[in-house]
Amino acid sequence: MSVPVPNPEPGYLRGLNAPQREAVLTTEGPVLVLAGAGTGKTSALTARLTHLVATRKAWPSEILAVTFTNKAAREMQHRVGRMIGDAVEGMQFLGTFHSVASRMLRRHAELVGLKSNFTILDTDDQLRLLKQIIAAADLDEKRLPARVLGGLIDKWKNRGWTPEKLPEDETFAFADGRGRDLYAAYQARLLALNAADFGDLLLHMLTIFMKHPDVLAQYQQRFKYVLVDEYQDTNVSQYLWLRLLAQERKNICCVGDDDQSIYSWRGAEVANILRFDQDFPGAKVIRLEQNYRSTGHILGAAGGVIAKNSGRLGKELWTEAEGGEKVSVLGVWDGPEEARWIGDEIEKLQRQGHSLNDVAILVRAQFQTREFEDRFISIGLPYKIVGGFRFYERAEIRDALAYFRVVAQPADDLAFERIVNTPKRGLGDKSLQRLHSYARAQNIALTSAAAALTETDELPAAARRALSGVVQDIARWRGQLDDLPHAELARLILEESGYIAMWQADRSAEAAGRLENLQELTRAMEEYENLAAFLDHVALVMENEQSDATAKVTIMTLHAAKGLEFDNVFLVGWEEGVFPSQRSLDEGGNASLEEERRLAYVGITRAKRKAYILHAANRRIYGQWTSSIPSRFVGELPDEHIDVDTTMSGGASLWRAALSDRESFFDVGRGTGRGPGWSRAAAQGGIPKTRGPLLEAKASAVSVGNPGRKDVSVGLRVFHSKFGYGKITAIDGNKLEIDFEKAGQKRVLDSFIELVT
DNA sequence: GTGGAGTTCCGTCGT
DNA sequence: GGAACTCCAC
Repeated sequence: MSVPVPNPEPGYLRGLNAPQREAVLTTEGPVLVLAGAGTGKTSALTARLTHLVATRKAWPSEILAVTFTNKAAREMQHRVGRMIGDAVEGMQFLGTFHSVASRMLRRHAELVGLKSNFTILDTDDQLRLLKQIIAAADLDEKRLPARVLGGLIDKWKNRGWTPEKLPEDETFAFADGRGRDLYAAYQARLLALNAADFGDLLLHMLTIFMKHPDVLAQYQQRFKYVLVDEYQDTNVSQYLWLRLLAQERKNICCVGDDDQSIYSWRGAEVANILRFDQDFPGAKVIRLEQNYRSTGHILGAAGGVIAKNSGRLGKELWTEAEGGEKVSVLGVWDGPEEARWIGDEIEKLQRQGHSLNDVAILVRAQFQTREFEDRFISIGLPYKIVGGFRFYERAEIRDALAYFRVVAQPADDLAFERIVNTPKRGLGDKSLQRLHSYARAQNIALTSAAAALTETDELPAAARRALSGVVQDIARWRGQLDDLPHAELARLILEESGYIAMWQADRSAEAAGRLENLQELTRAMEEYENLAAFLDHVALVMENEQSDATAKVTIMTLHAAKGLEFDNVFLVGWEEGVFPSQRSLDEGGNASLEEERRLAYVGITRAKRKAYILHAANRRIYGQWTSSIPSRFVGELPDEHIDVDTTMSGGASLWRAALSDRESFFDVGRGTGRGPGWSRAAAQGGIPKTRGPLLEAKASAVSVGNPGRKDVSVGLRVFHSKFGYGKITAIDGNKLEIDFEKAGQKRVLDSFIELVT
């Protein structure tokens, strides 16, 4: 059915709808693209980049394109690469805010007193440094914790405030007005260490742009086009940075969705997107509203919830897709039942041919994941938990990196401190204190101080010998920097330092995994040009890409789910106090409630085919059984898009009773978050205090018809990837009763354990 | 200096 | 309920 076109349009426009095309073709002047969830934002963005290059409006190197996450940057790079081929390599300024800013800062580092090989510190380093600063200022670290100061400094940097620019009242936010001094002291220490934290990457560039107009002009000239993804997540300093860079040519295109702004607690300013047309007069606003992801019922449910928010720029998602299932809303008795029901439902989906990869469980807070983890382990349902521990935050990785940093960057005191007594060498606080005061007195780096100190007899003989060993090791490794390939040197360091041996000697559950991680680390290093390049990568690209062929259910927070999509999505814990989070409401009142509501909107719109929303009547929070009432967001779901049900006897009517109960409860006065709703409903309608027999029967379904493996017997020692080492105490079909050394008694499926010989 | 016992506090998380 | 941190005895 192809109609001949006189001027065949370029491939990158194919398949785009009218507003998407407009977003691609409106290259000149400021443009704000309001892209609702699932409206083909990334397609439009990549087409726009392709268009700019393909029509020779700019060379790849003349485009600034920033995202927040490495993942988004990588995807954009990948998709543009498919369109324009190798030319994408020329897009040196396509990346995250931080990677682009750090690339710039390395060029101009000396303008703010850094050297171009500065170290990028992460939160952990930052915290340890702050602890030292607080101690040095003779303040009580108990009453004035480093993390509080760290949080403040982050906030200040996010707002573009250097110590000099810090408003007077802000300095009183910490230690009776010493906030500014401590902030300044911290900045001075960073310079002395030739280090920058994440906030500095942008803030230093802002300082440079303002103090050195020639540098700014150079970049303004260079960047013919500026493109920003997830604009609703930008903070003030990112906003200022962008505005300075785009001021000259004004060809700035910001893409975002005010309804998906869920990071205000991290410094994001929705105001940035709301006042875009004031910042850039004459800005063209383009709305992407046609959704290609979800069914009408899912969009209807999400739209009904978000409509309750005020101050929106306004968008209405629609879809051409017809039919689909309504959103299931289900009330259950308690947390364990929620997990049990979902496990059963997922197995049902699996039997219908859905891959586990197409299933996600979205929680409000990390603690909610445990219930599912426990359940899925016991029924043998493969799952992965996204978030939580990241690869580069693991202790063993950080230790290893500290070793490498000490070798590569002589002034890196923080790294030195981390490894000087890891593995244990008998160098305790006292020796370290001597070392510190010596370094401070001489005004030299710790490694140099350590070398000098071992020449004196200030330290006890044992400590002196230990320290001297470390110093010699480091000196030797530094000497090998240019002779050995860096990955090989890394392995040598881990071996000679005794670090590998330390974990080999460790019999805990994690030790084997840690050793694997270390291997993975040194293997990954091979892909980088040199040690410095690798360390830079690690500092900026904190991520854990585990590619595993087995299909798994994804369990993650609503925040982590933004930008992703799944066929089947379970939204769990929709109870007052959990979601919306009580803590959030207490802190931020109505603004926070609206942010929680946006989170609900983000959650529902992740689903392509089917969304489930669950709420439990009882939940154990911090070891305390709490009865809870359904989230107000449940009541905001439009009736015509949902199916309501409950697993408790009495059916949906009982659930409705509880919901209307909720309303009266809130009229009386809200705030405790643990209302009498369900217990009152129980009193009225008689919710069974025990779980229904139906569900109990299902729980043991796994062992039916499965004889279990033959190689296990009572008394055998086994290893489990989560619980560690243990001994089998009983066998029940394919289920084993195991007494774990650390985790205690557990019932697990035999396929999850390995025999230890 | 290290390990065991007592205590505290618990959110969402990218770079 | 439990990780993570602190304090004290060896």
